[in-house]
Amino acid sequence: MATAGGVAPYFPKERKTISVPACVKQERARVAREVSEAIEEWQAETVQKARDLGEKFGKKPEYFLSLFYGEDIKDSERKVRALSLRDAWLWDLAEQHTFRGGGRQQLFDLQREHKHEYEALKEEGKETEREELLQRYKEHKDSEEQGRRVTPRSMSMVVYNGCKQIEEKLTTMRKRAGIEAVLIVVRNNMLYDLNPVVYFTSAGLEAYMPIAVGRVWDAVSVAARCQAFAIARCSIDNLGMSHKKMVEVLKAQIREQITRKLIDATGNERAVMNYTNTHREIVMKYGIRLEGWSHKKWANPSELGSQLGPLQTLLKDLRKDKCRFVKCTPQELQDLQEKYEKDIADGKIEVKERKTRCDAGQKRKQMDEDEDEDSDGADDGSDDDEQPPPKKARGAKATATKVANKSKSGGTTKKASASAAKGTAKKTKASTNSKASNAAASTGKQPPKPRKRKTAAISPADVPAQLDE
DNA sequence: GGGCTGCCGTAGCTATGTAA
DNA sequence: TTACATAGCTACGGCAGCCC
Repeated sequence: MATAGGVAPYFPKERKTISVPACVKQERARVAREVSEAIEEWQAETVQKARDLGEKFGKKPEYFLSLFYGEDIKDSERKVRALSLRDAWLWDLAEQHTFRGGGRQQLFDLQREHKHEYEALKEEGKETEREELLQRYKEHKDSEEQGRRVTPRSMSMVVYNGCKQIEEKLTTMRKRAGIEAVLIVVRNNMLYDLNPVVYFTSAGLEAYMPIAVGRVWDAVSVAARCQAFAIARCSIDNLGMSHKKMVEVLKAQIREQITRKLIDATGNERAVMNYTNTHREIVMKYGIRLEGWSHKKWANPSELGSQLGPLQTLLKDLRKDKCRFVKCTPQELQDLQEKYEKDIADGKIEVKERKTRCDAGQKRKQMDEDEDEDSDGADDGSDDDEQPPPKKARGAKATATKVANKSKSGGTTKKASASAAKGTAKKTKASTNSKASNAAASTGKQPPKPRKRKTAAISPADVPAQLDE
């Protein structure tokens, strides 16, 4: 039987019965009995300690037991308030005078004005009246959706207390089971005011998020966006965003869906969709094909135009699994390959081969030499060529340098070099470089430096130790 | 004014080729 | 074999122009 995740459950082999000597059994039973007694003793001491603390601080022992175990027993201990005649009478009184407005002082005044009515209600011979009132009050209580009055304040308190309890639970789980968690709580209505709640079980986890996400991660900003989305009933149609923004969101979601499906289909977490050479990089490489693509154009989502309809349809199909990756049979793969080759021969498909590096076969300058050029400016002097290239930092040292560069806010030096290279159009880069190479060949000077990368890819292993905890 | 399209530039990531 | 440098690909945002 396959599970939802597609992984068959693992059934352990049946264990063989082992005969245990009577003396061993007795010894085990004795140890178990002693452990049990020790636990009971420990428990009794803990309970006694809770009682002592309760007396000392004027609180119930359960309060300290709750703190000690890190568990909230308040909910289970909480008693449901019994129906009282006085509550019922007050409710009825308030109901009769709602036209006069609410407020605690108002109800307090009403009680004083009508106190004699309550005293009369308690008299003998009014049993039926009391029962009717209690019955009506009970029906009212039962009909309440939440059992309590729902006010902006009560909703805020529910969220506040709930988050507090969840945080405590997560802390307990972290201590006992070794988990880390991220909690984001946002409201999905405008009935009350609540700033999004963001909670990380570990400061290291929070510090790691910008690196993991690979972009500027601001937890507050992310939570604020989640809240806006939740208030819009979790539908981008209701966000009131511009057409351009909606297109971006749709494309991002399509891209995310395809990537996830590709990973699921290939079992390769590093699999990346290739829209340019799909046949070679996806179909033949993984033996899968994408079926159910509803958009009229097969292309990278970013090139799918900006008509909302087709994008929404495609996203819906992806979510409903109408559009998905399917495994190809060997025969299918062969047919697809033949069709692919035929399409190429007919000129229907243009194969985009990766260009060979323009500097293939040439000796390349090292990065450190470039850095020297930045400092002294005499980068192209022939004298430099005579000096041996400096040893390069490798391994941890080099990685540390990379991380340090990345962590530099703004990275002024790198930024300056990047901005200096601005204006070099991508499409003209190769020709510019080749022209420069030719010029360099004729003048004996080195070609101009290409734009440097400002940051390097960082794996979790590259994260500095202080970020880990 | 908003929807739609296309072009361009930038940044991040991966693949590729070379040096150590 | 590993580390590093760089080309190429992809995503994404800005901008301009056209059309309704």
